[in-house]
Amino acid sequence: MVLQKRLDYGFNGYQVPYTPRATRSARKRCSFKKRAEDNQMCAFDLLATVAGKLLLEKQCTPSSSSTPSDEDQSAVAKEIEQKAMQDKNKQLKVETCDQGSCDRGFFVSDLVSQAHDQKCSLKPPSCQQADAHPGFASVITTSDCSEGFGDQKLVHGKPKNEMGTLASKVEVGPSGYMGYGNCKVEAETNKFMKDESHKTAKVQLGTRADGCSFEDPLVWDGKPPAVSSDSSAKAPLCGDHSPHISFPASQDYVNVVSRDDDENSSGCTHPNTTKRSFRPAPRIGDRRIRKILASKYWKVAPKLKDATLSNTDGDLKTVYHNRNSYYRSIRSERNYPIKKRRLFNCSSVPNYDRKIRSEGICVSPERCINGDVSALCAKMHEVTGASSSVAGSHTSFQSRDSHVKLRIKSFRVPELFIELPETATVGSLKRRVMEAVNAILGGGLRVGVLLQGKKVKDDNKTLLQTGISHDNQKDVLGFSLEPKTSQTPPPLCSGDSPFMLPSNAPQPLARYPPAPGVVHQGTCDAVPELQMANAVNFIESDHDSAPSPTDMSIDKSTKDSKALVTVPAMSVEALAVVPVHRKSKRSEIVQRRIRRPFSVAEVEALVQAVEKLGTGRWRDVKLRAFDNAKHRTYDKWKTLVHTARISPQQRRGEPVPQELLDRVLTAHAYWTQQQAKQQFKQQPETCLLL
DNA sequence: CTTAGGG
DNA sequence: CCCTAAG
Repeated sequence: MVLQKRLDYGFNGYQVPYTPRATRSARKRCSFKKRAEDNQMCAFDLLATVAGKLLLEKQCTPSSSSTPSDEDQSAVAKEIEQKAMQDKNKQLKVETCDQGSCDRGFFVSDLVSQAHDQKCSLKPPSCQQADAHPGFASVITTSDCSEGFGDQKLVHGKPKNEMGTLASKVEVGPSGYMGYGNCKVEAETNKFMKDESHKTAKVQLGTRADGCSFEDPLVWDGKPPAVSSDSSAKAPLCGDHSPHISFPASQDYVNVVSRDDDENSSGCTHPNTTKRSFRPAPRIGDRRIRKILASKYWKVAPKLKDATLSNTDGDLKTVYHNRNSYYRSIRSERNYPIKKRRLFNCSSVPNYDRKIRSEGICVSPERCINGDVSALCAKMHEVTGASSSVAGSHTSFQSRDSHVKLRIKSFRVPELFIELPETATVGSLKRRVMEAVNAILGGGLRVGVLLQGKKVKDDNKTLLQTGISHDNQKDVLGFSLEPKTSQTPPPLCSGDSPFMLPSNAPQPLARYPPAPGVVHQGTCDAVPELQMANAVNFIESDHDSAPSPTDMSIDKSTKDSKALVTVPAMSVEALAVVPVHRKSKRSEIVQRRIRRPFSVAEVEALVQAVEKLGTGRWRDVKLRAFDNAKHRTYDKWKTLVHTARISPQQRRGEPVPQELLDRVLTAHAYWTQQQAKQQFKQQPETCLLL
């Protein structure tokens, strides 16, 4: 399995390898967008980068990197420098932080370099004003909040510089939003910081706190005081509100990221955390932030510019105002989405990830564009793969405006059948399970997207085109883990994944449901139940559609495969299908029929039945092959015959093993011949009779 | 209602 | 998968 370190963002709950895409707005605004893309930074990285840049730029960059070409910039740089001078300590800290905290120390340097580059590439300051960004915040904060800083200093007991650093960090991270918040909230914020820089982070971030220790206060979101208080109070609870995005300074970033990873790996999420995280996000996320997130951070550079520019003058005021307005707007926005968010939150996605994800993806729904959506799709796929190790999955789907929010709570581990002698040791059992799991995961998994039970096979379709962009999809969207390899152990079923049903196991072998716990750990409060329910529902819904596993098991081959460690069997296909909500049932009813693709196992059964019974007795064939499946018709046979006749390249959908197709042709030819013979016989008879 | 065939 | 026709 490959866990990606940066999960960055995810959709609701996944770790997704970041694929940089810029929102339209981003593109428009930023000329360097391309650059950003090239860099392909993850959201976190971007954020961090931005923050780093801001900091760096303020202090260092100006002189070193400033792109001389623009006078304005140089002027800005001067200002920045001045500021930097004022906050020498800040600079120091920043650097220190970077180094100390982390892995990403290099990151900083990268950022810097990037920043420089960006600067170079940056357009004249004027362009970015509107968007002005994080840099602004920092700037603003600095100037406006000088007092506040002082307080902070006192509080912390650390030198001003440090405080300043923090502040700056905060500001930066939030994309400036923080700065705003700081100004207002300074006192409160300071308190938090004083008491526990880390804790503060918690309070603000909430989410973070749970999963991880925040080493750096940086993360703090620039909440307005009121908010902060709320968050603190609510912190423990799941935050249903807006995501809190904290932009950490680079360090925080790192931490966060790692956490995500951890969480992901563990598969657990702390609801509380998540919620919190959400809240903050909005605040923090100014438009700018959102943009950043949405754009995936490319815009950072512009921000820097903006920041610089803003710094220059009275711009600060303007900026400040803008922020306020931003803030308000944000707030209002928040309210609107709360429901959705709640849903979102409810989902079991790992909190931490959520934050980030939410940030990355959702933060700026507005900004998200179709393009992003498609990106999301891609991400989703990727994500699934990443999280495949975990078992059952649940997805909550949300869409707002043009974005699609997805959260996969977890993937369910496919059932594993393991047989061990009673005398086997627990250790051997563990190893066995491990082997089985590794076999499944190691084989390579691919993610299947199910919409209303239908597999979405065209990867090139956009979410919008697929119909995933609507809220109503929420209940119908599912993900499945499937073996990449077309290896199809004969009978075990797939797509419909009858395996999921516990009741199905007719097999004598002892079953060791692989760490069932894995699946749900992360869920939020209610979530776990939901998941379970979902799973159940899913199964149920599937049940009618899916061939009864029992039948499947009847097959010799099936048994055999199961007899083994059965890993392969498991891998056969959809390890786990995702969830259909209860509503899905309704929707099913409402929506007519849902497509129920034949699994390889079903095909196998069908072929076997036809081989034995022939093509003229569909009823018997169906009963034999699909047992309870009312919906299964001989249509599949027609399709199979057709499929077998066409070239593999022309085939679509779930790949059917060539071996089966060969059998299909053989059986079809045979029975066709038989029918012909019968007719031939009959005719003569009739003739004779006549 | 079951088969078949076409769309 | 839907619709329809033939048995």
